[in-house]
Amino acid sequence: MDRTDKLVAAAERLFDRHGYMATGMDRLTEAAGMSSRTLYKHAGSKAQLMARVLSERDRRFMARIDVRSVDALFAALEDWVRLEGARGCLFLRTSAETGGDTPVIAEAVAAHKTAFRQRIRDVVAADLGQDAPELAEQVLVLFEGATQAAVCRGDTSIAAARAAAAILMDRARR
Amino acid sequence: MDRTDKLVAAAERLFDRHGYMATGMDRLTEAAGMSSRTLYKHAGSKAQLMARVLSERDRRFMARIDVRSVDALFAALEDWVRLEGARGCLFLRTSAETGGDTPVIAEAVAAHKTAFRQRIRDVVAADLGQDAPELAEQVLVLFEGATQAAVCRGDTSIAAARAAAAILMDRARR
DNA sequence: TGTAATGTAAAACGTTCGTTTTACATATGT
DNA sequence: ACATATGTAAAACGAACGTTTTACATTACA
Repeated sequence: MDRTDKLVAAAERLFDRHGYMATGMDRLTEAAGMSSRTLYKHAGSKAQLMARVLSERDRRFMARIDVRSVDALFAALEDWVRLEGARGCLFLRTSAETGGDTPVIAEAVAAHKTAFRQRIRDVVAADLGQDAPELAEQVLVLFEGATQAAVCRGDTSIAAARAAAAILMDRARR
Repeated sequence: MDRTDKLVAAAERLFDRHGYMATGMDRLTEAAGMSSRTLYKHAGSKAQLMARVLSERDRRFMARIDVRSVDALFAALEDWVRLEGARGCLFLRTSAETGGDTPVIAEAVAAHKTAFRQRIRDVVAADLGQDAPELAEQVLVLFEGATQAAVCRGDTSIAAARAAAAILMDRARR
């Protein structure tokens, strides 16, 4: 594991758990096990570090939802929450924390959300046998809602979203 | 309009738009048009001010979703977003920003989410003619999802959630 | 008329922020 | 063995943080 990888992994954990603004650079250097000089040589700045965290998280998340059915989409979300916990969408949380005023972060968030929406649309199309933009939008809302509601309600909300999505897909199939 | 009301209204605007951590007390005093001495006399601390903002927002929000049908629920959300904009759920955002480590804030968030869930359940029960906890959970996920997705997708996601909820309600009625 | 309450403006509190710098150690390749 | 790269530890940077205090103005009621 590369030094940069270790840094980004430690940063993701702290940013996700305590928030972007609330996490100081001293806690990051300590968690990453490196001096602030090395940290800045690798990361450039706090905002750039967060942008790296987000693009790495995007990679990992998109790999997990690389599936062929809507049901598998929600199964993947259940796995994700079991492994990484439910603290809401880190992309939107970070965007909100920075008010969209940090370009490098805003870009990472926009890129993820675009890719994510396209992925949902592709999965719905593959599952249904044809493109269905409006149904895909409903599935996206269910996915985002399950992610958000799981913060308070845990698996319950994901199971509910999964069941609702199954009903909508079933109805579209007939 | 009372001095405290003016302060809380200004604070809600800034906290919502720029985030809790990113909003300094100097910007709050300026926006509220009062000295920091007066601000602290009325609010106590930054965290207590945020707790007041949240309980005031809870009051206003719960009044808006005081409706008798699921469809009216999403119509109310459309109105809310039109009036107040779509920046996601301020309660969960603030909870995430503080990592749940600020008791007075964590309590305000928990109180709101409990009341909100109960309200959704009541509306579903009134609309359907009987209590339906699982259906209510689905409607809650759709509502949270619409709120969250509207940050990127605007009215589109609310309309999608509304249509999906109508299908689920229709199916439950038969 | 005087006093208590309530306000403002502004400086100061000590701390922490993100970032840079200084001084020094440890490997690696020629 | 010697230069180059890459690391650490720790001090220092100025700015901003949340909060308190000092000194003074204004209202309103006895």
